[in-house]
Amino acid sequence: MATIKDVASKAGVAVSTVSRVINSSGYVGEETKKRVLNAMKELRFRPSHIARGLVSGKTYTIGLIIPDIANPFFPEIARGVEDEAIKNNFNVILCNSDWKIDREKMYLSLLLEKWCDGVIIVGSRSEEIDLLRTLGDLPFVSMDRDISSAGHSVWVDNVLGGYTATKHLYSMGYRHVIHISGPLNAPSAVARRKGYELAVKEFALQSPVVVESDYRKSGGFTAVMSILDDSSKERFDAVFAGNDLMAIGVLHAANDRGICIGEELGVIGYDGIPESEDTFPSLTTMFQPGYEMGRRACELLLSEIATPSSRLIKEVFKAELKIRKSTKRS
Amino acid sequence: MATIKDVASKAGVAVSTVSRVINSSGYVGEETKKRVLNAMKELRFRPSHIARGLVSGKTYTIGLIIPDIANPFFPEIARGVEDEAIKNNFNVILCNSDWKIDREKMYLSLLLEKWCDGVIIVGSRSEEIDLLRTLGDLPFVSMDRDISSAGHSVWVDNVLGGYTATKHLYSMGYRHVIHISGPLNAPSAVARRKGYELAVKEFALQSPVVVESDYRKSGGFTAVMSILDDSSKERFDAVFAGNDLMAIGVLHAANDRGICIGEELGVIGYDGIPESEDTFPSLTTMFQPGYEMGRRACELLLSEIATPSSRLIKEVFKAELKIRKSTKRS
DNA sequence: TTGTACGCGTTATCAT
DNA sequence: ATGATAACGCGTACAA
Repeated sequence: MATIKDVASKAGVAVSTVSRVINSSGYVGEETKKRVLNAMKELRFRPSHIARGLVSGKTYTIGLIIPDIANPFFPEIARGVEDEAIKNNFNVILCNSDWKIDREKMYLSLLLEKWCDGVIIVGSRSEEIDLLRTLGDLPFVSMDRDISSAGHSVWVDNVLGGYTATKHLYSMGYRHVIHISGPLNAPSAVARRKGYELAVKEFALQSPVVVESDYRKSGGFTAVMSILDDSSKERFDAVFAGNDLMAIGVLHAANDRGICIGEELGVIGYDGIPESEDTFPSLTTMFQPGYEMGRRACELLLSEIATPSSRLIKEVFKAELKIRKSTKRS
Repeated sequence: MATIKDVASKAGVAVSTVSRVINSSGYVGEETKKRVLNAMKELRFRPSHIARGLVSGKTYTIGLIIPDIANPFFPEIARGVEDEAIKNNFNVILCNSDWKIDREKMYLSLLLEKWCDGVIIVGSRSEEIDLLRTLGDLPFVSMDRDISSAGHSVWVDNVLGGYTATKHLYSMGYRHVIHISGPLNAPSAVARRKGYELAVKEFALQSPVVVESDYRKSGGFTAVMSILDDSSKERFDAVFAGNDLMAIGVLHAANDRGICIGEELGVIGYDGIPESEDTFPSLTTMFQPGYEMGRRACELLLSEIATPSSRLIKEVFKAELKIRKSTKRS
């Protein structure tokens, strides 16, 4: 790789002159400029961001720590983040934490050592205090988590979402709504459950029935199956699943048992992953605008990087009810 | 951020001693070592990968250029790449090219300037010669593309896959198989079509019928609809879609028209995205082991980075036929 | 066993 | 308008 020095000697000027040409800072004579530009072309010169970074302390790189890019809700977020980043000449380092606290920490260390300019953390389950300790004063934005005492945050109102989902089921005529929740160490799962409970108290005489699961298809499947098989459990005619993946598991279970979804059993999910349109029957869900959330989170992060501010922004999105066939009685 | 200098003065030693402790290279007295370690803790010292990189020329970062992380086949690959990378202390920079040649080029430039140690390029549509020109001697692995005169490559045998898919349809009793292909500037689409044509020639009297589309749900949908509406077109009783997304579009179209999939119309897709299990009816497809392919591509890249070799490895995976309900007559 | 000094590629400050 | 040089944080010969 050709360096600025090579360019300088080839053009017969000093490195500082070349630097001025590259950054178009300071005075450079027309003639000299041409010579330098030519030398750059011929040597296929590329300025080193590494050396630049060492001087400036900026790397134009941010970290994105998400639980699992292979989990269908996250690619949308990642895409939103990356689009906004590249628009501003930033790159994104992808980190999959698997919801593991120590993996999060490990990635944070690496990102810190690589002097990345900021981090977006999605769905962290770490203690906030621990996060802040290792982050130091690195700009960051947290997503999918309702609280944050430092750094901006972007989330959807999951209590409202859970409430809306449950309310929708009652409004469609279902009377015994159970909830299959995500793992209750996930803030989002806790919030959605809370929304569910609120709605149950408001609209029904039943008491809340919550089964904790794992946000996965298989989890939704077995959760429903076990309730179906346990005759001691109450009857139910609708389920609010904590996310779409589990809802799809529920769909499978019901199909296997010959239960007619919609008619006999109402099912609503959460997330609005693309797949929810293509299930049988199509899945009613609470759509989260993942792309836009990711984009916005990145926007906030970049503005924080550009000009640190003391004001904390908490951006709250609303999940949007998408009514489809899994909650319709024909 | 504390530097190696700060640690040195705090511990009352020279920077080189600290450096030796960090890298456990060279001799360091037990007592000194302890003092240095303590100083590091107290100062929360983190070695700068940037400075290291400038010296060593290595950044422990690779680039992953894929068309679109939000497209359901790619997250699996990305996850495989990232898992293998982090296992070796490498980070992955995520780049979405949208199949655009100039975006690929732009990302390559950035990655080059950031001195990343290597690149994995998935589904590139650039001219090979152009790629090689801008890549220079940067180690790289190309995926999902059948040829490569420099750098390793990982792909699935799409001709075989297309052949197998088509053959399966005939073996299930369908007689008029049409093909909805991906965009024919995509090498994968061309190869799959070729496999289709081979099978048609071998197993049927009909001539091949190919409709070019765009690898998207809506593309599959409209492609089928237009054929259905065009009475001049031949009749068909099965379709091999170039990927699962388009196959899902076909499913929707057939459902809309009241065509019984499986019975009246056989449908097979390609990719084996998670969603293909949950459609109605479940989608027969050619499964590509995305995770494993990504993992392997990264493995190849890292070994190339560690010890450059002249030997070019071409790793060919096979797509696996997953028989489900969309190709079954009951 | 430990310290000194140079170099990595670049920017920025100061002279010229 | 241009050139010389220190500095960024670290690794590494080489000297002590």
